[in-house]
Amino acid sequence: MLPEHARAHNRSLVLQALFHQGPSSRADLARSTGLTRVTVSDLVSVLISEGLVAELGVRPEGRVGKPATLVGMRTEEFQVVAVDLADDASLRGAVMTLTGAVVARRTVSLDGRTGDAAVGVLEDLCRELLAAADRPVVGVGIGSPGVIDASGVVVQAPNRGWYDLPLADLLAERLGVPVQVANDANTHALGEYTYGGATGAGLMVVTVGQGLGAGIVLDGALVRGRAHAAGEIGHVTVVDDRDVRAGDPEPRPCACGRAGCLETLLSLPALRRATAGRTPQESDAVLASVGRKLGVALAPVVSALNLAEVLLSGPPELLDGALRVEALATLRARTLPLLGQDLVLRMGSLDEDGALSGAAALVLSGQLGVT
Amino acid sequence: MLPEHARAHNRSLVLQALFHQGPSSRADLARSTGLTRVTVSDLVSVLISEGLVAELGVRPEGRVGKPATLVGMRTEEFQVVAVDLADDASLRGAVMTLTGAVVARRTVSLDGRTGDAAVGVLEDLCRELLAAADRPVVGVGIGSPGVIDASGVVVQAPNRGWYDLPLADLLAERLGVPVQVANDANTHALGEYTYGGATGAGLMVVTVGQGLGAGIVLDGALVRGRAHAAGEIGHVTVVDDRDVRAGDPEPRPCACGRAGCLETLLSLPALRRATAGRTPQESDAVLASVGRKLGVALAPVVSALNLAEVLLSGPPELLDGALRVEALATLRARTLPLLGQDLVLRMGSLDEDGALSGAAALVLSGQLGVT
DNA sequence: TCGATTAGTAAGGAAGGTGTACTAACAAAC
DNA sequence: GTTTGTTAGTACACCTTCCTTACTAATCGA
Repeated sequence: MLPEHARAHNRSLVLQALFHQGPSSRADLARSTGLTRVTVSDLVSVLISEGLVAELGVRPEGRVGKPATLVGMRTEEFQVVAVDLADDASLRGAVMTLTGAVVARRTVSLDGRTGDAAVGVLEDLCRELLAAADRPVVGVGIGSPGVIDASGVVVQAPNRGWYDLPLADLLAERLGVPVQVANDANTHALGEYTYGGATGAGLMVVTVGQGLGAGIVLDGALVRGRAHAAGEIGHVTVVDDRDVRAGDPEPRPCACGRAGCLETLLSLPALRRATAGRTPQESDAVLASVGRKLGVALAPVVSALNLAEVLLSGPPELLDGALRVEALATLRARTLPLLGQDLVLRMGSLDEDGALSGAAALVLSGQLGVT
Repeated sequence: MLPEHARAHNRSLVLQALFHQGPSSRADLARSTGLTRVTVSDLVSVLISEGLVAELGVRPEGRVGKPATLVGMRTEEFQVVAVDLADDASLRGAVMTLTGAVVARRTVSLDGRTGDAAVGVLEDLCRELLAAADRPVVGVGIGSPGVIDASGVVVQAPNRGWYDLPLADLLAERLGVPVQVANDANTHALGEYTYGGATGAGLMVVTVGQGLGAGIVLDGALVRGRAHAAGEIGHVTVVDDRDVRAGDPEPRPCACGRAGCLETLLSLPALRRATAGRTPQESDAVLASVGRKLGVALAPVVSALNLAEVLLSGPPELLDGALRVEALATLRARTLPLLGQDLVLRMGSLDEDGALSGAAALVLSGQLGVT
């Protein structure tokens, strides 16, 4: 650990405080970071010279003493490019401000391209978005399905035909801009933490889309796992022979080659198939049974990690009803009351752009140290 | 972050390298820590002046260049006091060297005392052990059941009658020695990581004793959880009405007030009761069924965290047979092959003194930054 | 014997943060 | 109106920490 690392850390501390608390005086920042006013002044002057921070004038409230000069992060004067690769058919991208507001959108079709051709499509989309930005771009953030390591190498993403592809380095070189890549469900969790106001003390975000994924944030940091595959809960078995004997329908075969995986019940295709043509009552019963399976599967995770919040991300009409209620009831019933009673199970705060916000959060985290 | 924090970090880096790699030259340390030889020399000279490190003479092997002077951590010249409070009837303590070798033991009976009286018994035991040490004592480490926060406050330990008790600070003041306190299952995990050679990239240690506990180490650090209750997997429900319909015996009532908790099947009393008077074949069948329940409960945790190792701690005659085999088979069958195939499920490397080693590891971690 | 290589140290410098002391600006009390 | 107390921000000297560079020491191999 070098002095410059400490410096970078303190710089992030200041930026983080400004990002989450909004405009503050240097003295406020000194109090909330634990640094001295002198050090904060120095850091702020550097940040101002870089354009990341600006003085906003004197604080209006009349308190005793010299009135404070507010400084704020210029979140609207910089932009990030965010790309969501979750969909198999098309790439969705956006230019966003640092607060996550969408400035411009682009969507391109993959037309079945994979491997290098898919990288080419992605690169073109990024170029188009970089050109669409009307402010300096801090970096490019990409949320992709698959297993991705901490340095942005796609270890495997079968649907894109990518294996051991150093996507972040490759795009950074071609685009001339910093690029961050991470698993889409993981970035989603980071997004809920950074933009959605979720706790960093024990957060799990369950993303229901074409498949089922999850991301976990503990102590403010993403959990990556031994093989960078943390969060892959879609293929936990939740229906087996014993469940059938107890009255469950036969387990459905799964794309992974097994049967009875959670993803065969809890994914958009599965939920739509299960509720299609049903009355609301019938649908609720089906959704409740899925919620129960989710609760059973999550109970050990909530217990082992003593999670504070579990968020669901996906269409509210499917998730935010009987499914969520039953999942929470099941979780409460199957965990130690101390653990379950204060647990929050709610819908994510980010809308359908959650994946993009997550990718943007990835850039904030990687380039500015702000989470 | 102050320069002195960076300094402390680098100091721990050097100690950690010496602890795990054994005697090394200053140049070796520079290479493995990433610091320069100059800085390492400086840090080593401080450590030598404190007596923690000593020069051991010239490295025997003849390589080109000036022969290296080996320096090593004086692990036998310092001791720690470790106490295990897992047992309801008595307190077990030991004086250990920094490598975890037991120098002296003491056990005292609680005789049913709780609350302040139990603290008194613990304090007396610590004094006795401190007196029994024949080398400078680095600190006192205590593994206790219950919920304990990061600063050593026992939030609740019902069996001892402790609630919001700042045990670490209290004993540190009375004994005049640094004191570290943590949950017994968590310290156990730390012990397996520090002394048992387990990975720090995703480790869970399941401790089977009077009850059932677990500790999780991710990225080299203990997971604490929102309410400091991480690892409390004993009261996850694993037998419910549906399981009964599928052929399971009726769920047993649990001390927590519910029924069908994992702890009602997987704990020493439960396992002894279930195997008492059975033939080996019958016992194995029972143990296998418990192993299956454990595997079902752990599958979501292994998947969500992408764990590398799960260790079992407890009597091998009960755990290291059908139970372990069936648990591993169940885990493999119920998780994504990518996650399950490389998963290791084995017995912990530490023997019956595992809890004490864990408490010692707590001191090493807290006082010297070595894990 | 001489060059190459490695270990370790000394000296100077750069970076980063603090402590102290100062000015500026305001509110409340007298 | 003046004084007193409080808060904000900055200037400057100092301390800590690490690095770079340059040096000595010790060994091997040609």
